[in-house]
Amino acid sequence: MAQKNYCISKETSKQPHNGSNPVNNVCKFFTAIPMQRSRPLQQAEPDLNSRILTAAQHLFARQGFEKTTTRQLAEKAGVAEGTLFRHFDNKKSILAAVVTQGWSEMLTDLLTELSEVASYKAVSKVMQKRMLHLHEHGDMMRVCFMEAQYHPELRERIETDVIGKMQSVTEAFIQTGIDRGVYRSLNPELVARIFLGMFMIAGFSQDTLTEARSPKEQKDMAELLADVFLHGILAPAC
Amino acid sequence: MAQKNYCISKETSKQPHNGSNPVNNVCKFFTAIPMQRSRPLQQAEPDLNSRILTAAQHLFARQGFEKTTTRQLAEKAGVAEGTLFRHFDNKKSILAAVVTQGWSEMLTDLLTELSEVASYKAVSKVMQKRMLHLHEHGDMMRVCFMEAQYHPELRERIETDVIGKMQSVTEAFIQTGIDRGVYRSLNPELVARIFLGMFMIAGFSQDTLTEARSPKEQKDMAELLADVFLHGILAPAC
Amino acid sequence: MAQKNYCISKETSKQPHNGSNPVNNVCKFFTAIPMQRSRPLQQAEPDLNSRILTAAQHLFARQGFEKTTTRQLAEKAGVAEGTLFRHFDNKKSILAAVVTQGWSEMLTDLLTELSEVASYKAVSKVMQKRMLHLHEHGDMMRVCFMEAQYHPELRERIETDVIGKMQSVTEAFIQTGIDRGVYRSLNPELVARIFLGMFMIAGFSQDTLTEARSPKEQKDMAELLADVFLHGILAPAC
Amino acid sequence: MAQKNYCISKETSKQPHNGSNPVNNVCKFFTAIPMQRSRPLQQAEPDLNSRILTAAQHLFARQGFEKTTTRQLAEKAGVAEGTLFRHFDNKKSILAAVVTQGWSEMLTDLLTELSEVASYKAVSKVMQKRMLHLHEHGDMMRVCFMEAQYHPELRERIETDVIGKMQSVTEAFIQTGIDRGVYRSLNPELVARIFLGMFMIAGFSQDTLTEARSPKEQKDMAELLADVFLHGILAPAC
DNA sequence: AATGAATGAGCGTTCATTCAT
DNA sequence: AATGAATGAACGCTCATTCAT
Repeated sequence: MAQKNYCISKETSKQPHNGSNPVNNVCKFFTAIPMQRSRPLQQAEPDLNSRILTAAQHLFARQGFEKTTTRQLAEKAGVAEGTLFRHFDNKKSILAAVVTQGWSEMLTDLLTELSEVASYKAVSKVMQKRMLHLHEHGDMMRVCFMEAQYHPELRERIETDVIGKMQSVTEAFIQTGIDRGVYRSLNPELVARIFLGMFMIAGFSQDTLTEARSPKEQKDMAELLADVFLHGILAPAC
Repeated sequence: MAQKNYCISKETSKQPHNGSNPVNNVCKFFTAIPMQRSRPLQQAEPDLNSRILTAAQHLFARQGFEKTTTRQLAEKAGVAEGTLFRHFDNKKSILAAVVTQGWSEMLTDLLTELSEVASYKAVSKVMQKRMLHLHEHGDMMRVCFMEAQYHPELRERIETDVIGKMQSVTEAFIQTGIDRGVYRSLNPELVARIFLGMFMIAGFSQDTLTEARSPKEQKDMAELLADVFLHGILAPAC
Repeated sequence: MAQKNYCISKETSKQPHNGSNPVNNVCKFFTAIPMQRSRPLQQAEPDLNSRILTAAQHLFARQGFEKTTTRQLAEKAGVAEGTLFRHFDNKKSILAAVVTQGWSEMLTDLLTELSEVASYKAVSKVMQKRMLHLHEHGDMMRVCFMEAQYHPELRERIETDVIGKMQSVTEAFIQTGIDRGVYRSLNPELVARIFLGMFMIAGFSQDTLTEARSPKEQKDMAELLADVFLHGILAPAC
Repeated sequence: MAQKNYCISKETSKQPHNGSNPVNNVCKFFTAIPMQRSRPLQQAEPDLNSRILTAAQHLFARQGFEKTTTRQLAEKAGVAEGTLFRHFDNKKSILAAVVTQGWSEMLTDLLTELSEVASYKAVSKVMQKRMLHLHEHGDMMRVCFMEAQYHPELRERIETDVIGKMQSVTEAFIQTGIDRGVYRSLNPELVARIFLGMFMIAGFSQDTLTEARSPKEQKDMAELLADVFLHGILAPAC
């Protein structure tokens, strides 16, 4: 799937001119995934639709999918219970919609920044910045991580459409960093996985297994995480 | 809670003699957490008790707490449904018991290895080894991570009794590494958090958001993770 | 309601000249039964109205009243769901309309034939012919028989307006047959009921409790039914 | 209300001695049809089981299957709603159980009497007697006729297990009557159908499309029906 | 006049929990 | 101590009906 022989090669110019940044090749990477009802009323009331999804994201993130009743969902969204089922075929496809929608923005942001990064050493800056924005998508991410466990179709979709995309883009980026001699000669697939995993740590550290952290602490954590990662993969200077 | 001013100091001897290893001070750190029913019949049938918990761990990990019915639980444990409620006050306290039990071994193992580590540079070996053993506790950990989200009392307990313990032990370890000049002068609290977070990456990479990895891949990942972490925190050699 | 003293009297002429056929007296027997909404828009769109009724007859006959949703009804009729309620007060009054409409033709046909019957021995021909036309009204009849069970107002209306009419006309016819000595001296009320009941047998035999019969079989059944009935009531020839 | 015994005709001989009565060959004709849940608790509480079925028979007959809610069912049966689903897989299988159970007795009675009938001319006595007992099974029959319309699996079962049985036994009986020259030479299959259909007339006349008849009227109707049928099929005496 | 999105009461069904055995 | 039948609150979902457009 990904190139496997990764090895030494010096980075000559610190400035990866856009044309050579491998991330660009992978952009325009995913398309809308329709998962709502097939009846023609799909986009009829975008307002209600997104009110429902927002409510769902919030509740699912806090109580889990199973514990959230359609009654609660309707109330939080400010609609009648029956209305939910006019917009989505069933409760589960609300989950699916929550999960599918929202990644797009996150994904685009990350890839954009990666493609515009000034120097391979600046990868830590990207990481840092993205981490600090993580909580904007906190609910959605929590829903994804949690519920993907129990809903294989969902997991598959996330893996294919989101993780897979991120993984391959990051991998290409890392590979180039290695080729240029900036990064140590490590397995880029796994490094990419670690890169992405770092966001998990950040995410969980922020608000999952811990009381909500202060912004300062979040910033420190993000910085350190990015720094440790960068030092961890950087080729020895001397 | 933890010492804050961490700074430069050279490690003189590569051999941390046991007496000075800070981890030892924290050992014998946690005690059994009773969360079962108060009625006197508590420990009546230890056999049944653990059969139930094993079944629960398995089912909760695969289907989630909410989706697991007491009927399934009873069937898998080979007891009558009513029997569950002789041994536990209610379904939730089965979850609580699953979550509290099992950490002890994991925790002890980690701390033992940390306390016996030959050199601060060998921290990656500990990490690696622990990661490869992670899947032995996979079910329990999955249950913890997942369900802690939705059950604040549970989360608090895990944080206090498990994460907190690990955190402070690891922190002390890191601090000493820093003091000895082996590690870069970083915030030990956060570094400890990253250390622990690395296990999360490993755990999730192994079997959560991804198809089950081959042992070889798991080993590679564990190695790389440990390596990147070590490089990430090691003081520059030159 | 119906004449009660039925007894022996010889039929002198085999030709009941129209004027003396008792059926004629009862003709012009029933009037439109209004059961739709009182709002002035009642007859506004006769086209839609009958499209709805046709759809309803079809669906009610196949799925029953309760199982047929207004959505299906609207779709089959090619109108919007809301439109149904402009034309009828509620779902039940669609049933009422289906049930009341359509009898008229059936009734008229039967009575016409009965009034024109050449000889009392020819009743069986009438019966036969009517039976073969039964399936034209199959849907409506099925709806009536089935739903009348559960809707007393409906049943009452059908009894009064339809069965009652048929019953009394037939009864008069039978009475005359008896008076003329063509038929055995039986209770004409009950004979009339049997006469009508024979249609039920035919109807049910055709398509209810049995796979759809071939035309040939239907014809045979109709013939036999008519024949057995005629033999059953005919005065002994010798 | 109506005059009773109008008409005469003597049976001269034709005594079918039991051994030659063809009905006997078909007896022991049907077996229990299990349609309740497969879980082992099947016969656990026969009391509740039949209380539920009795309640269901009553309610389904009066309101129809769809209109009867499980709430009502439970209340009438004097059990909790959940209990229904401990005894039956779902609402529909309660219907199935109602339909399957109860025919057996009816069927046995009819066939027993048919097999013991003293003379082929006495067939009308059997018919009469059975008709008068019809209302004992009124609810069950009504449920069957009504709901069979809308539930093909049910219909098929009734056709095969009940109607089919009755039909073939009756047919054999009729055939023999014809062979002996007692009955006119008619299609025995269709005659059998008429024979059975007569019960339908009786059933519907008794309480379906008509207000409940008085016992006297019922008796008259049964007598007449049987008489008309007998005369209808009897070979001419002279 | 016709529409169809919105409604919410009420459906069939599940399942954690109780308790008589 | 163990059982499992009974319970009933609460679930996800349907659908006849309303009403703003």
